[in-house]
Amino acid sequence: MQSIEEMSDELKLLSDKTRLTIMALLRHQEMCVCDIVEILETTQPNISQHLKKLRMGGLINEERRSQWIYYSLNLHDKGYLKQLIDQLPSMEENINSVKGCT
Amino acid sequence: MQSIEEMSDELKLLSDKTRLTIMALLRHQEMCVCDIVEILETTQPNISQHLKKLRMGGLINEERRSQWIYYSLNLHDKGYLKQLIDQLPSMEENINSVKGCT
DNA sequence: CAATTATATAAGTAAATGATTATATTAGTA
DNA sequence: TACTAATATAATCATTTACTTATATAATTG
Repeated sequence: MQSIEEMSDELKLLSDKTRLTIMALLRHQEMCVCDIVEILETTQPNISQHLKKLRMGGLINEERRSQWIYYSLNLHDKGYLKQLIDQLPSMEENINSVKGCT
Repeated sequence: MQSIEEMSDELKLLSDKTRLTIMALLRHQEMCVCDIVEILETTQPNISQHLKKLRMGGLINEERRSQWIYYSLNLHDKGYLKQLIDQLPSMEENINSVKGCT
């Protein structure tokens, strides 16, 4: 059982629209930074900083593959967060309307 | 299905430790402002303002009974939020260690 | 090795947020 | 009607937050 403080810290990570959208995107597939930047139509440093927070909070994993860094969800052992993320709306349309960054 | 923006707004309400604790308290029973003030050991205006946000966000109900105003959870038709609140730690000990405000 | 691409980090700024203190409102009571 | 108790609202302040612009790092390619 987690403490209220731990839970509110995790919820704070999800309470930002950009970060919550990133989580919704990663629900479909892993993505590199430039993918997310393109889909969310914002700047690269903005996304990088949000990804850092999500990673520090243990909500996502990062994995470098040559010049790209791929991010993916990390919600094992996170019961209530997984339930929550599972109920985010589909981002399929947003993902498909974009060509990919390379 | 709710939009990501609606969901992040609701999560923002829960991402503050004080407000999340209030929700955890109300999970056990309805309470008036002075109860919550006493349990959380903070000031009355602080709690009043947090309660206002939760009420504006539709997460709690208020009901006046003579000079007291009682607050209670309002999570019907809020699937994922209900699941979340249900998993908050018990506040029984905190509630019992306090005498009541009148 | 120079140029390019992908990403991270740092610094600055404006806006949002939570808490406090002071004051107003509302209901009960002497 | 005056006084008190419960609550709300307003004003202020310090902190945090998200975003931007500029710069640094790392890998790839010519």
